[in-house]
Amino acid sequence: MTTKELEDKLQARDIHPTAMRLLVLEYLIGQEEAISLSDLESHLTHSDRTTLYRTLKTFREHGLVHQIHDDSGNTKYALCRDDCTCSYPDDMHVHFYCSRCEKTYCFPHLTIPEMDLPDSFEPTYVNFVVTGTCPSCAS
Amino acid sequence: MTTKELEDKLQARDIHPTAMRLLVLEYLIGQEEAISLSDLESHLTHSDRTTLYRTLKTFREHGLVHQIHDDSGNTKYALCRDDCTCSYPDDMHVHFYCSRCEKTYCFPHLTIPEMDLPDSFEPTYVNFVVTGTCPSCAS
DNA sequence: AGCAGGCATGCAACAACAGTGCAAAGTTCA
DNA sequence: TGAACTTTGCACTGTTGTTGCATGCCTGCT
Repeated sequence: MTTKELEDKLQARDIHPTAMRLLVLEYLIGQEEAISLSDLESHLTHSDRTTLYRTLKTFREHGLVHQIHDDSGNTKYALCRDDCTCSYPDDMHVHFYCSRCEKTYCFPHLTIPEMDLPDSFEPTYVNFVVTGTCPSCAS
Repeated sequence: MTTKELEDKLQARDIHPTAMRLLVLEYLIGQEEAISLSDLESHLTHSDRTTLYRTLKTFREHGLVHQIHDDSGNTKYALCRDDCTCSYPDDMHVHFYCSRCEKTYCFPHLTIPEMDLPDSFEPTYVNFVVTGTCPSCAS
């Protein structure tokens, strides 16, 4: 993906494109799985942890990435699709956490069924993570 | 609930009943919501954090409590029902996390629908947390 | 009763992660 | 060029999860 395309992707979400943010976005696009802050940190070794943290925070606030809380206990991040609004029940999908390799996968095609919550519980977001063994670890 | 009944509850799960464990169990039974280690710690002020941590760990390993990872990022615990085996898809239910008061509720009556995972992804457990606003915070 | 072994508890310490404050550097725009 | 604002980097803090080790308690055997 060209720099121009990356810039457009940021601007579509009203995020001011900077060198740092382009690098982070490029890394996110290249990932199959959801990544943690540490993953990002060990990939972009010359950048500061705080900056990466704040970059992800900005991305999240502008709906470019979503957060996942899996059984590992720490936060992971994954790119949203272009038209995603990150709202329940339309734009939410299932995630899979492999307890062996500790990777977290997005399953965008598996949308989350609407649940019949008790009265006055107003949903805005859903964290749905199936834990188990992924194909690479099953063998 | 009498001490005897609490002891029985522990023994039914093959957990050696001690004073500490009875106190923790009693507290868990009295809670509407899932609790964090810190909650427990601030209730049982005279006990050590490590002991409480290991008590919850023991309870979890014996299927007496289950863990929930909500949007707050930290682990919460809640009692399982007597016949619960904590396995997907039968014994798993939906949780609700209120982003205002940060409480996490169990909805044992809302079981989790079986998802049609891609080939070779083997599920064992599910973490399903709906985030939003609870009745007390909605008004 | 006395003792040995095993489990539970408490203390200390550590690593990882999340988050904040502040100052320096970079960018934008007049 | 310079002022205002944004972004980045550094230093530091607090919390949580976790482990190691020493002590204490309970149990069962002699």
